[in-house]
Amino acid sequence: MARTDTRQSRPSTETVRVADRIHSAAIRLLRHLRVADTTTGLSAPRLSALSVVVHAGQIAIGALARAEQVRAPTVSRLVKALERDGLVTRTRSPEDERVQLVRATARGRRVLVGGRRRRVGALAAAIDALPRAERSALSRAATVLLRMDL
Amino acid sequence: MARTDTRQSRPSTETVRVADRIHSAAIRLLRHLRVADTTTGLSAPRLSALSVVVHAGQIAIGALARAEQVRAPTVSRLVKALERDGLVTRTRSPEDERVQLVRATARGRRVLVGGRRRRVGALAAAIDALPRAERSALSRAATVLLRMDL
DNA sequence: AGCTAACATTTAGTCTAGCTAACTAAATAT
DNA sequence: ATATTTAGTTAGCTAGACTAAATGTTAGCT
Repeated sequence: MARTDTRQSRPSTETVRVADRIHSAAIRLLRHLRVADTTTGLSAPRLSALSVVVHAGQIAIGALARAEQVRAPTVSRLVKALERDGLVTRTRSPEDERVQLVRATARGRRVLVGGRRRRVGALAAAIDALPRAERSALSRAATVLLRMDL
Repeated sequence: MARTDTRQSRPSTETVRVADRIHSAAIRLLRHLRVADTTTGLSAPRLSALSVVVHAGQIAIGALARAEQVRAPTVSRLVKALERDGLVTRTRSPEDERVQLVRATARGRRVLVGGRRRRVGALAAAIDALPRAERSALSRAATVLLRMDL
């Protein structure tokens, strides 16, 4: 290692080390939780789309395509599948008759939050076994991570 | 909310809240980093398989299938594709001539660690902009998360 | 030798997801 | 009124991932 790196243009080796450990921790965490919950039966693209819809309340096909970084026909098909499964409904916008507003059904919301609840539950059980100091370390880190712009 | 929940069989609402925020943070983090690095050109299953191979050093097709929770033919194809791209090689096991041992090539390792390096680099840049106290909060959290059994 | 189990591949078929191009319908501009 | 733009769908294509079933090979018994 070549002396101390204090250039502001490049992260210090210590920062890189922290980044690496956070990265590993996030990967490990989500992998374990995913294994713990395969019960939604939805593919990743569908789950992601549903998540955006639920979060947005209601959203047009085009906006959803932009959010998911895919083309409109792809979303059109995704939404059709979600609709077939009774997870979303669509209605024409009253202001602009061209746009289709997609909304989650109660069942769609249940599927999403149910899966989330199971994953979070597994994680919470593990966190619950930690000493108080470590729990609050996690809490502080979550605050920092959620505020980061990236 | 019905009074304080102090049963040790179920995490406290506070713990669940921390779990929820860590979960969200991890999802958000990896999503952003994945978008920031699409340069490997590998699909998720291939990347995952390559990762297991690199981590294991060498591994049989069947064991890889079990690790990835798919059937043998699926892995057989995945490995064939990775082999075509020069990322892995396979050799028959000397002890058991039925098994194909898959090993990563130098290029395979480079692809994997290169992608990781880019993602970690993007994260490190963001962390570098944080005040010292927040950086060490992340460091402590990483330590805790990596030690957790889950 | 002969039988059975295990490892991997091939075959044949399904499903998902992504794309472009061409279309319909509605809104907006000229 | 005519033309253009915008939103979405449909059709047709490619690529990838998955499966079950059949097959070839090798190992290990008895």
